[in-house]
Amino acid sequence: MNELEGQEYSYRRDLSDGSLVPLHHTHESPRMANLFSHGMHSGPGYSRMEESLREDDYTTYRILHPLTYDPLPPVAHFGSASYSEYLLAPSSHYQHALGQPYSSIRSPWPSQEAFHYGMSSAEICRAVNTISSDGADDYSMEGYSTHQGFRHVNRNQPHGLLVSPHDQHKMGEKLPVQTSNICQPVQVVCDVNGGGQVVVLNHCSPDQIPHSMMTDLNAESLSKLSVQSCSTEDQLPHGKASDARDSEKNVFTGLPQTHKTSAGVTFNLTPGPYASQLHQTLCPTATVEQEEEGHTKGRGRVKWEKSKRPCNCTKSQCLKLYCECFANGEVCNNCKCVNCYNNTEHDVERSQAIKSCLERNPGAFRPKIGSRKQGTVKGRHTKGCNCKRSGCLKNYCECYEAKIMCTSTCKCAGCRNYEESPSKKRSDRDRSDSSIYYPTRCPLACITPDVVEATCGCLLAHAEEAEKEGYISAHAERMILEEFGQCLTQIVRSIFKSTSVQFNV
DNA sequence: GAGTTTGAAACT
DNA sequence: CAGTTTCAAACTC
Repeated sequence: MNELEGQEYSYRRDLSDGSLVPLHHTHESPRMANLFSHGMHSGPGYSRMEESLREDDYTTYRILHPLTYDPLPPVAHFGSASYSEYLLAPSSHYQHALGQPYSSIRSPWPSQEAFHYGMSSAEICRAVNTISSDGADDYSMEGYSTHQGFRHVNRNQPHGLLVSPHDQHKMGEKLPVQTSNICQPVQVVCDVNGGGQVVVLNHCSPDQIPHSMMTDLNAESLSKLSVQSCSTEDQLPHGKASDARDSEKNVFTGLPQTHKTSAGVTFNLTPGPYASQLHQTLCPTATVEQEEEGHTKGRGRVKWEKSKRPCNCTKSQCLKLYCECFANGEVCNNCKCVNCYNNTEHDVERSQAIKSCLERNPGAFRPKIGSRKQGTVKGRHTKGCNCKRSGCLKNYCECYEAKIMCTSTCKCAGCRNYEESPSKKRSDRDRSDSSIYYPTRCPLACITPDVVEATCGCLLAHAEEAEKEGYISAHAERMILEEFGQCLTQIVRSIFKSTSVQFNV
């Protein structure tokens, strides 16, 4: 049971706008509780609300490559097609978008669940809605399937931005985007931190095609994107092509990119873990140095190619999660499996198997590696591993394989997959991406930027409350100090608990 | 390449 | 939910 359960809240973050919402003075803070619950005390017993808040605290998304502004479907648009429905429905509009049978769709992730999994619902709603409401930086709010016929181009926008039907209607213009040179092969690459998944939306293709970078960005599709990307330059207004090119270059060379809308919403354009891979594929002329950076060597490459690695299933008919192809939502292709049913010839059996898996575990096909805020950690295993003998330092361990540290979520024994482990440090040296900061089970590691932010938020909330109530400064100081003490208490308590957990392994 | 080890998934 | 079995990948030789 969560030790913080049932305690009163004194501070919370409004999910609708991200503002701090001070509540009455209480003993402990939910945000802190959420942080610690997730980071150090994760386990059963959390309410739905807590889970929601927790995701909000730890997930984010990034728009990596907005050459121009492109419709980014709001979360609401995915509500009509759950992941299960997508997997099971052979007439999914995603398949129509591809113009291919389901068997050729290798990544089933563009669903509500997938987006919710990797993205912060609050953040994406906040960002998309804010942008959408802004005329200058308007994203079209079209859905994937319902407004594919036309794109609306705002001639009043200097850069030919795509605008929402609503705003376009206000302007009294409606043009099919595919006409003449208005078509802009836009690529919006969203690194959804959950498992490094990436969406590539291309507006010059008949429909937007969501991709999963981990599983679906094959050379063919990316080469097409590359061609279209290059053609973009000629179509962009003067001066903008180079900007876009520079932006792309910076994104893929690892330079932090920030796009700030006129509404004040800032998108971080720092490349995600697979950005360099996308860059490589899009830009085959990348330098050797670039190729050797990031995840293109060693385990990163293994992971990158893993989705395309043929399976060798012999008994499962590739219809159970033992089969990586099946688990990735892919059909077997060029595999070495025996008696495979994970193909188009066995749609019935496959659909039944998918349904069966989803009945057992609705999240069976979700990425196992969750995400946290960008710039702090790469991610965390959503369920945690259960390793007993490998020390979590071999690829048997899903955390190690995903190149993330084990966390308190894990139930592993004798874990050495954490920051201080000498063995881990040695193995880290063998890895190519040592620049990534991983979560750790170090007790002091709980004092993350999130915790600091939450602490400051709590103090600020109390300061605002004191000001609102017109307390004298001495009283206000006392309130703030008491709150600070409560925060410290929670931190220390969490440290002790974390230490205990680790030493008891 | 065969055999062993490992841990997730499936089953009871 | 816990224990056991099945399974395929990772690993070793």
